[in-house]
Amino acid sequence: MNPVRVRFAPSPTGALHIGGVRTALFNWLFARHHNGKFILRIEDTDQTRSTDESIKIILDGMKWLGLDWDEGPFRQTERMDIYREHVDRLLKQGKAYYCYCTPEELEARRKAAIAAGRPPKYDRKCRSLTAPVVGRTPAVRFLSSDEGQTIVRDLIRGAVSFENQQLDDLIIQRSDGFPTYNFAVVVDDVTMNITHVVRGDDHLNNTPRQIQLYQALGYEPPEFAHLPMILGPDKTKLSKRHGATAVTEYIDLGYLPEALVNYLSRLGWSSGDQEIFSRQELIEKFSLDSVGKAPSVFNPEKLLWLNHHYIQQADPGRLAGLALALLKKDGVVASGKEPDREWLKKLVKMLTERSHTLMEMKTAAIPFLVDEIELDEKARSKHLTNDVAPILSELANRLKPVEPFTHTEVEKVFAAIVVEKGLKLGKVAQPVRVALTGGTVSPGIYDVIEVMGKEKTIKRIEAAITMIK
RNA sequence: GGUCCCAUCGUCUAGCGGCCUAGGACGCUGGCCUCUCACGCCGGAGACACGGGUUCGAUUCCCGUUGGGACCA
Repeated sequence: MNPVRVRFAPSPTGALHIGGVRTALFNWLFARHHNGKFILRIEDTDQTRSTDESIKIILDGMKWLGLDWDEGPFRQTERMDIYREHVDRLLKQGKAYYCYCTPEELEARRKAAIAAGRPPKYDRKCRSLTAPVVGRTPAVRFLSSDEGQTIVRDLIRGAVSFENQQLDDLIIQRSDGFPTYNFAVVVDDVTMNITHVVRGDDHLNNTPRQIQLYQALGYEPPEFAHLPMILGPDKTKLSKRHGATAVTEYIDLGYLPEALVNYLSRLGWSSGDQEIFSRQELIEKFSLDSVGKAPSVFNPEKLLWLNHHYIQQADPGRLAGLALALLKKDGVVASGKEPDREWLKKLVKMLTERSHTLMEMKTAAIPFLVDEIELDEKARSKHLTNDVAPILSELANRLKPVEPFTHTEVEKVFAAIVVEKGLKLGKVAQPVRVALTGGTVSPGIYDVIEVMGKEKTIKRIEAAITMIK
């Protein structure tokens, strides 16, 4: 058995999107599971749309997700000689021919064919040409067979057969000298010794023509596995119009890479009832056998749930670093004026439970970092009423001498006041919460007070009292 | 339009002929916990697209219908 070699071959024409990541992930898992090689290849033959910026985005995204590659990134534009060589070989062997038809001519004939009720495939006009057409640069077409069938043996789909009659003489090299997608893929996969082509379902229809190319070139085709598509809520192929689909967006929204990896791995694949997988478990358990055939709808809510889960699991030091970066980006924390790291970790730990994303965490952290807070108007009018002013004064006074200023000690003060005044705890806690955080939602009030510290706590309670009067 | 693929709760899925009065997860929802919001815990609603076969027995196998998707243009 040859060692497994798989590849991920994105086109650098924009963002690295969710569908691409899932394909990359499955290839990566397959390679790691089999102790094989994962190769990265940039399909940049479409010069008009490919950009270096996009390559960078793809590489950064892969790194962020921890999908490390063993070889590459290779770029198709650096492999032009290899494609030409293969084109020449087919030409010499009479398995390909020059085609001088212009796009306009082709289009006109296709329309005519449709109008006449014939299938709009290439009419093979240039097949019988014996001499070049002067003044035109030819494309090269593959001479395909009209007879029999081509069977794609797919590891996920089983045997899928196509009538060769349906396939027309596809262009393998455009008149500008660039290879076409189907041809470059075949040449690349063969010359890179790819053993398993694991890619999106959208390429299944391309596979029979590629198999014919392998055969014409005298190569053994690799194994194929076509993954079901990821769809949007409207059941069409997931795309930008369905919302956040680029990896960079998820980074910015405050998702953890392990959450995205876990979520995507469960889209079209499963292992019994298990939902949470560590990276190591994924590698151990991944198999193409348990990849489903049906396309799956992308569900942002489940991803959010997983992200919440992984935020709970994450090391507070790491979260503190990530949160700090977001805080700086927002200008809440100035460079050079970073809060104490241990204190920040304490703050982050406290916020972790109710944070589904790092963005949520960042927002919840703001009141603890700024000097002045703005009170939510509704919260203020509901909880900072005249009758609570004396309670707050009493509380502030009793808090002043508390030492150490901890959850436990603060709780004692609250308990005493509640008992003495015959109040419900909520009558004290809610106004304090508003005074300290500006809103009605926060972690437990004693934790909030401890993390906020004595000085800020007293100051904000007193400010609230002034506001009432 | 042609070719190909697909079909279990709203969504992701388990199920590979009897263990299924169909299991888990997200979401939704009732309750508990409670200083708010969450978390957590307990409970609930919720699916085998339809019609034929095959079989003692079909969610599971076959055929068709319907529906959806992808690709080619």
